[in-house]
Amino acid sequence: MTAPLRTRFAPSPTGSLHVGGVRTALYCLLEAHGSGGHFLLRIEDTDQARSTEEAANGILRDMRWLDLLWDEGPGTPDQTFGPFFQSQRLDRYRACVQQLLDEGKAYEAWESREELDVERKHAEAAKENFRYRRRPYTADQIAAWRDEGRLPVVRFATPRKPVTVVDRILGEVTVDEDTVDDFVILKDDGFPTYHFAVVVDDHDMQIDLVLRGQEHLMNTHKHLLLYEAFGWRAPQHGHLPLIFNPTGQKMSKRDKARVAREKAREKAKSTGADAKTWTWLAEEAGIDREDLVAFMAKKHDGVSMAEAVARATGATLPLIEVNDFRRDGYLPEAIVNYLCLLGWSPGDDREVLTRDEMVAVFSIDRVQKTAARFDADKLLWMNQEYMKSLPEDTLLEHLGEWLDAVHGSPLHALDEAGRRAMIRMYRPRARTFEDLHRLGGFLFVRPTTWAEKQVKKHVLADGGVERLRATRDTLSAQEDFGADALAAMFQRLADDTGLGFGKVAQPVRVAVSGDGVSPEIQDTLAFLGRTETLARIDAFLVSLS
RNA sequence: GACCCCAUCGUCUAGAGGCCCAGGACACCGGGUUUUCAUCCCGGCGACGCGGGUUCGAAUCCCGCUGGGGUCACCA
Repeated sequence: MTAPLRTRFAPSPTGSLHVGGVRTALYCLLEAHGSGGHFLLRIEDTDQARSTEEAANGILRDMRWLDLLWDEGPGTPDQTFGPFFQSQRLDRYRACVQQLLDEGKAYEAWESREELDVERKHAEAAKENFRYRRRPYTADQIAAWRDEGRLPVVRFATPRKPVTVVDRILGEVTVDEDTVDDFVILKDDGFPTYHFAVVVDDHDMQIDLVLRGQEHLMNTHKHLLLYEAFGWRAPQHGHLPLIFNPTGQKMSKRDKARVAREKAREKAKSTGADAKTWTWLAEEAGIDREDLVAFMAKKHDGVSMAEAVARATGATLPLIEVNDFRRDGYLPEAIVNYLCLLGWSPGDDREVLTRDEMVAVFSIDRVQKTAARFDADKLLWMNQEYMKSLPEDTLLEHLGEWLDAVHGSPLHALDEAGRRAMIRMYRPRARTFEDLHRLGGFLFVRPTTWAEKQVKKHVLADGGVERLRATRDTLSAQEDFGADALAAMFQRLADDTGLGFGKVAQPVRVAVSGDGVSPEIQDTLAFLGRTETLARIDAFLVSLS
């Protein structure tokens, strides 16, 4: 066994937690706990414009829902290395910036964002790479900028030399001396950039291993140079393979926008509706037309816009954020298990793993280098596995969480006994909680029509009507309407008539369900109760005459 | 475009030179059990991107090609 490792998950609260983040957090937790170390959670809210408290709270809530609990971070008893919000650590960053400034390892730069944008455009037009390097300013220039109220940023005086990242997953990745430019470490609002804060915090919080997505690979060279400038020992790094969407790009919230737009175009084409002003869609979706036009022109990828468009067009948006999964009736255990296997495997044929097993067997050394596509079908299967195997109490709890996240389910009206009955009936046939009301909806609405094919096959053929009448009478005389008693009753009828169980049960099933599909007949009738059961059978018999 | 990463069934993966004319899982197809549906059981389809090396022997090592992806912000 190795020494206890301290790892950390450091999301930025600019949006909600998504699958990539969940897997990163999981691997961090597993790696730390597997070594007997701590898993920390730090909120990287250095982007004042985009960070929100709600997003931060949402991330904490999602992490807890997934049972990805941190040993140190917001709300933990151990606050030794806190605070864990970067916005509360500004003094420390500024002191560190000052140190680099004093040592000549950083300097003030005065170009505005706009000026730099123009330079980048020019560089691009000239097919050149844009790398910011230190520029000479005259005292007059600086004075002029000061007078116009301009604020400088602080840039790192990047040493010109090749840098090698020794990655636990990818091996050595070297970049030449021209690759890393003089990046900004302190913004003009006095906040550090990500690159700076992450290095200071990982050092201060004594992080041993930094795991993050492969999209960060090129950032790590910057960070290594900073560690060196401070004379700090750098943590180990591991860059996790990306999670791809079904079309093979990095999965992101933009995928929702993409799918929504495609569906809108498709609908416009098939109905011959206008695909320029989008007036019809704006009306149908109840959204601002100009904003919609901007969205359709890919001017922005707003998630709420994508969702509105999806509602109006009937598009099915991909599952990306934790909340999507919760809303669609997935179990946190299944999500975690599925994600655990996306980019890693235990090396044997196991697929369903408990958390303890994951902690025991997980190792960064077995993490894949290759990006993995997110396979919603396999997740569905995994979820079904947990539907079947989780303790009833756990499912009851998750069912409650799901009901808190959705509207308009008939299950809301159910008391605990009713919910437990639903779980028992549907856990072998439901893949998600949504299936509970999709498959079990008939339990809450008395049928008014009956599927012709089923009626013909099971009722009108060979004396089914008579059998149903007889069963109805037996049912009405049945004292005990519990599932066990009902099962015995049906068995008796089947034995007495010499017919199979199905011959007796199926006409009843058609009568009470309308389409001939239900959980086991005794459970179904027990759930409906005597009164409702008889009323449904009677209504059906009336419909036949 | 520059820099960087990657490459086994449709998808997730096992495979660290001979155990592999490649194993498992999801999906798909077929069959069986059953009280409908689902579960469950059995079977089938299906991959080492291409070209060079190295080696007695390569999915495994090396090189090239091709393909895919990521990054190029005062966002993280």
